[in-house]
Amino acid sequence: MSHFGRSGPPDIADTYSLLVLNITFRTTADDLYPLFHKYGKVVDIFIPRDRRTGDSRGFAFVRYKYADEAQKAVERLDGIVVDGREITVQFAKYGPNAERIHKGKVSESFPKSRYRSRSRSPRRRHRDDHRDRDYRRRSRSRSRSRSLDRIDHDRRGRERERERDYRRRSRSISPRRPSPDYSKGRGRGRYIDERRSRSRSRSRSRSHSHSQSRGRGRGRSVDRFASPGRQSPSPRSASPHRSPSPRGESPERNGDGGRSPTSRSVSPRGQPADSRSPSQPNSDVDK
DNA sequence: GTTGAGCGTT
Repeated sequence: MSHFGRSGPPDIADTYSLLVLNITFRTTADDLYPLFHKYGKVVDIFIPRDRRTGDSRGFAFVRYKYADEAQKAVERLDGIVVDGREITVQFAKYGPNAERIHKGKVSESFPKSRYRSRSRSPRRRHRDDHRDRDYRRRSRSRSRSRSLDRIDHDRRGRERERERDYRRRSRSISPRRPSPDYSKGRGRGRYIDERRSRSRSRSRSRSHSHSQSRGRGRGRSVDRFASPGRQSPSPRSASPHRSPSPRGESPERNGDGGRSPTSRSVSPRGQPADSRSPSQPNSDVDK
């Protein structure tokens, strides 16, 4: 699967897992490996997939052998653009080595560098607000379960599973509850369209430079995108051509669909246009 | 062909 030829976790003796968020749905472990391998020994890379569709969920877990290397990878790879998407690299909260990180000294030097690398892009901070809020909530939950008893552990697992399932379901079936800020569904649709246009534009632009072949050259092209000065993608150039609204077509066409030559003939005084000819003679009208 | 907040596999 996503591993290096083995099924299940390899050797989780002294490994440190990193959570890589915001990767594209097409990014595979092979694409992430050369990136993370440059900063240390990567033991394993795992990309969770959806049970039903089998598609990537948009994040990955990279296991490092040593903590310092993992920490360095967080500092260097967090915030870079991979395949046109800005990834987020951080230490995994859950996992077999989560306790090690918590007890070890890694937790001391880790958050400092994370905040330093993060206060750069304002757009990322907006998303971090949600993440940070969630992190606090989850951290409290875990701390509580640790303080109470082991019995609570089971309940916590169920709760987390339910939450995760809800998230996955809401993402697949219904696009979450629309915020009251968005006007009906129109504003949201326009936003999605704009984002998609931008993404397509960038993808097409790269396609012209690199021909149409993609997949293998991604690992090397990432270095080009990893320039420190290129934090902001390109919010200025949205596609000038706005996609026409799918409902722009006349919704009353259905009523017109019933209009057939027969129908018009049957109703003599139905429409003014039609009635204008037979009913009102032109000779009477001056103009 | 699509999606985009988040924490994991037999």
